[in-house]
Amino acid sequence: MAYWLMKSEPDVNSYDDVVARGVPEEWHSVRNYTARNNMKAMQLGDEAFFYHSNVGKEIVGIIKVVALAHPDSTAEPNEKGNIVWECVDVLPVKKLPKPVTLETIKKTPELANMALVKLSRLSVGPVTEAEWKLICKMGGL
DNA sequence: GCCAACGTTGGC
DNA sequence: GCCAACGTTGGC
Repeated sequence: MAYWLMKSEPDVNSYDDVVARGVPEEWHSVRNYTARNNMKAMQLGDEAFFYHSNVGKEIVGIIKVVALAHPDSTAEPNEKGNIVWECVDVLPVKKLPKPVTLETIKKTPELANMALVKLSRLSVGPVTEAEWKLICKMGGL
């Protein structure tokens, strides 16, 4: 069981949008190899924080992996006819009663080294168990 | 295989 | 809107 953090721009796809649809959805359109590799490493039942980038800049909820990495339906095949971009499918688990902002994370010594902070451009990154538990607690769970 | 130029992400 | 950080591309 591993923990992750996945970013989405709320203008495009917010946590509430995902909850409202209520069905598993592809985490598509990731076009970065590191982020893709992280998704390929995900196992069924792994959980991830849902982070709102640009607008909000906070962790707002938890989602879980319900389908292993598979070809991204929005990706075009390359010149060899291969689709190199993959994604997992996710479902919402629960909303954080109190969103945890990036500002708070940066101010919390135990969280200041998170991939979210250190690799700010990475849209799908790992979260350690200690980080996970602390953020859940800070989020009111 | 190196590296400069360019593009993109995302915080500020 | 700017810029830092990083990824990608392409010339050599």
